Amino acid sequence: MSHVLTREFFARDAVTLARDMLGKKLLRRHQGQVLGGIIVETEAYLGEDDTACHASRGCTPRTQVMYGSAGHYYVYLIYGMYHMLNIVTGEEGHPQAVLVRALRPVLGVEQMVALRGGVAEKQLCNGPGKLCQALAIDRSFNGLPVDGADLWLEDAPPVDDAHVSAGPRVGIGYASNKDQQRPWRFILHQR
DNA sequence: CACGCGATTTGG
DNA sequence: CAAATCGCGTGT
Repeated sequence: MSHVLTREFFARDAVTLARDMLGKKLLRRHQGQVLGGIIVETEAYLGEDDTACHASRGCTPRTQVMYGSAGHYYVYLIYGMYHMLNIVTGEEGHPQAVLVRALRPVLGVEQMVALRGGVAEKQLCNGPGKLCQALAIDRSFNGLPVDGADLWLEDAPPVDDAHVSAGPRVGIGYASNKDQQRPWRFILHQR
């Protein structure tokens, strides 16, 4: 029987957490149904010194949530049409977050397919914008705690290193060369 | 207050 | 390879 991950779980370094979140379940209650799946891809964004992190420009209305306490969602809109789901990590005042980039669909697949406009299951949650669409996640979740009633995470056994790979983060061409190369993207292969 | 662009996805 | 589409950060 898996239990709900509490806010304290996220009060750690974002890189460690991005690795440890692989294999955990992200679940969403939507219109009386539970949707969600297993987290298979994440990225860590680590504070004001990380030029890829939104907080590298300081505390602004958008990044304010990241400066708060761990275990809260940071959700923002990008390209005018896609939402990105992050979880604030680390100590209060140290802006960090883990971006959830992909899920293996497990629960409420039929409903998620409908929310995604009928795409194939393989394309259902294999991207940060896609999974938000599949789980009906928008900015209304920004700032809410991770142990909420409508969107939460559940624990699962740690995944083995043999099934995990790390590499550079995607879509951050505006960051410094050094930060672009940091291996802070984590992928869980197979089961 | 105007301007430029992005932690993406999709279709051509 | 380029469009879609808008909130936010930056500079005037």
